[in-house]
Amino acid sequence: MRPALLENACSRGQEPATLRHIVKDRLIPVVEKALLRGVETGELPVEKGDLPPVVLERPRTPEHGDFALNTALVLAKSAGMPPRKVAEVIAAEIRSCEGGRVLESVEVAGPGFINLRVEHAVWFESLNEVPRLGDAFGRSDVGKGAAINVEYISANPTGPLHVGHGRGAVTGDVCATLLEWAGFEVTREYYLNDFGNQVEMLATSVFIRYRQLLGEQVDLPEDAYPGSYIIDVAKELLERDGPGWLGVPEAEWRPAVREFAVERMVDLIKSDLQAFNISFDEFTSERSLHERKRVRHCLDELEKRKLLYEAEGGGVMFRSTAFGDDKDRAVVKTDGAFTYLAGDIAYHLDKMERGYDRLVNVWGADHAGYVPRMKAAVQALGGRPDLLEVVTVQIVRLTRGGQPVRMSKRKGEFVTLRDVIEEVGRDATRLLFIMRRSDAQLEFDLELAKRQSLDNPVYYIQYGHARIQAILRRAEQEGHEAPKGILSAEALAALGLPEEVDLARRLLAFPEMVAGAAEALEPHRMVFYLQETISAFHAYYTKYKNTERVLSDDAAKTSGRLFLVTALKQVLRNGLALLGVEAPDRMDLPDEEESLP
RNA sequence: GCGCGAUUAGCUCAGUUGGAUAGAGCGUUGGCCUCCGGAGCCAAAGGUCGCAGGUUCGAAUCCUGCAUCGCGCGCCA
Repeated sequence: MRPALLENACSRGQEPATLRHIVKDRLIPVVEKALLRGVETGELPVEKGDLPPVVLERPRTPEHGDFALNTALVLAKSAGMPPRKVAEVIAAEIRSCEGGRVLESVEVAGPGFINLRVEHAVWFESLNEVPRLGDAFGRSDVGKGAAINVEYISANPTGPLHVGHGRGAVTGDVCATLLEWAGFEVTREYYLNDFGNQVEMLATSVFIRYRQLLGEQVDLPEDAYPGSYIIDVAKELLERDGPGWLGVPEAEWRPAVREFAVERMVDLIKSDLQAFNISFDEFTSERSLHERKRVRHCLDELEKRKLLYEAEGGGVMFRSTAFGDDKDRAVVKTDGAFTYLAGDIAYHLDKMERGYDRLVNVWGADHAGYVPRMKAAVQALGGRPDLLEVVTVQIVRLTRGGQPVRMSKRKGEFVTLRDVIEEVGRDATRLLFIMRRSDAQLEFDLELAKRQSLDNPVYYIQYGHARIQAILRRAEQEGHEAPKGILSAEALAALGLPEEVDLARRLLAFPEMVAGAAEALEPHRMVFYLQETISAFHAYYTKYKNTERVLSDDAAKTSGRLFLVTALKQVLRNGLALLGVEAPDRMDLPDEEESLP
C-alpha cells in the first residue's frame, strides 16, 4: 500500500523510472500550480509565459529549510513589485495548494527567497525507494536511451600505458558508467592508432633489437623506442620465427614484424586495462579504416560538400575555417599519403554513420588544441555543433612524499600505470585519479595513495561501508529483525533525529547527483558525494553512540535505524560500484601491538 | 605572438551551471572511548575567491582588460 502522506492533490503522475528526486518531483508541480493560480487571480501581475521554470535549490545552511525557491526574485522586476511582496504572494498560494501534508513550513526569507521545509515523515517514507530499487537505485532515464559513444585512452600501441593514460582511462570509464546509469545506451570504444610513423618506428625498434639479439652491432636510432619491453618483444619474435628475418629485404620483414609487434603491444595494453578493471565494447583499428577505404570515402564526402581544395605545393586541404577553426588543415600530404587528421575525421564519420546521437572523446590536455578542427570536421560532415563533446584530462604530477618523481621519456624511464597499480592498489589508484576535476592538474602522491589511514579518502570511504556491515552483522547476531521492504509505521515514527533526517535527504539526492554528474561529464562529483555522505554517518554514529544507538532495546527505533543504515549501505554500494571500486564487508586492521616483546 | 586551461585557507582542492554569512581534507591547537569497528568524532584558528572594471535584485561563478603558471600552435601520430 502506498503511504497516504505522499498522495497529494497537486501532484501529477510520474513514472518511477524517470524519477530523479522523489520528493522534488512531487513539490515542483505544487509550485507550478501555485504560480499559475497567482497569475489567474491577478495577484501576480505577470504573463503566464513569463513564469520561469521552477528550480528547487538546496540551501547551504539548514536554517534555510530543505529547498529554496528564487522565483520571487526573478519575477520581481516584471511584476513591478518588491521581491519580498512577490514572495509572500507565492508562499500563500503554495500553502493553500499544498494543504500542509508534505510541507512542514513555507517561509519568506532574506531578499525574497521562499524556503520550503518538508515533513520528516516524507523523507523517511520516500526512502522506501532505496530497497525497492536496490542495486538500481540511482538509475534514471534522463538519457532516454539515446546512443552515446565514449572514446577514451586510445593510446598508441607502442608501449605500456603510463600514468597519464590511467587518469584518462578512469575518467572515460566512469563517465561511461554514469551515462549508463543516467539512461543512455553507451558504447565504450578505443581507437587503435596502428597506422603511420609511430608503429613503423615500433617495428624498426623491434627489428633492431632482434638483430642485436642475434649478435649484430647496430645502434638504436635517436627517435626509436628505447624501453626494455621492446627487447622482450624482439625475444618473442626470435622465439616464434627464428633468425630467418636477417638479410631479408625490408619490404618483407617490415609488415610481418610490425604486425607481430602491434599485436604484442595491444595484448600488453589489454592486460594493463584488465588489471585496472577497464573494459571496452569496441576496438577500432585505424589501419582497418584505411584498408576498408573509409578514409577515401570520408574525403569523398568532404569533396561533395566542396570543402576540399588543392594546396599550392601539392596535397589537399580541408576548409575547416568554414566551421570555426583557426586555419585550414591538410588531409593529404604532398607525397600523396593521408595525414593523421584524415584518418581521424574518417573515424568520426564512421562513428556518425554507426548512428550515435552523441560522441564523447576523452583526450589528454596535449590534444586540446586539436578540438576545434575535430569539431569543425564533425559539423562539416553534417553533425550538430554539439554532437561531439571533448573532455580534456590534464596531466598527473606524480610525487612521492612531496618530491616530484622524474620521468624521462627520452631514456624510456617513465612510471607505468601497472607500476602504480601494483604499488598502491587498484581501488586507490582509480579513486584518486578521478577525485579532481579532469581539466585541472592532479597531484598524485604515491606515499599518500598507499597509506591505509584516514589521510586517504579511499580508505575513509571504504571504512564507512565496512563499519555499517559490522553493525548489520551485530544486529543479526543479536537477533534484531532485518528490515525488509517497506518501513513500518511504528519504525517510521521512531525516526526523527536531525542527523537522521539529514542522512535521508542525502540518500534521496543520489539519483539526481548521478544524473547531474553524467550530464556534466564530471565523475569527481561522485567521490565528493560519497565522502560527504559517509562523513555525515560517522558524525551521527559518534554523536549518539552513548545515547541513541542503532541497536537498542527499543524495537521500533532499532527497526527504523536499521532501515536507514541499510539504505545508506545500498547507496554506498551503488556509488562505489559506479566508480569501479570495491565495497568491502570488513577491513583488516594492521597489527596494533607489533612492538610487544 | 595566437589559442586553451588554471589562479579560492599554510598545502591539496570543492563550490550543485548566477543565490542568502565562501566550504572539505591534510597540517596546526585544544577536546571526546563503561568500544553497535577510535581506521572515528567535536571545536578553534586560518580568506582582498590573482588584479581592475562591467552586466543585475545578487558575481568565486557571466563579459572586457591585465598579471602569473601550465599546455598547445606540423603535410608528427
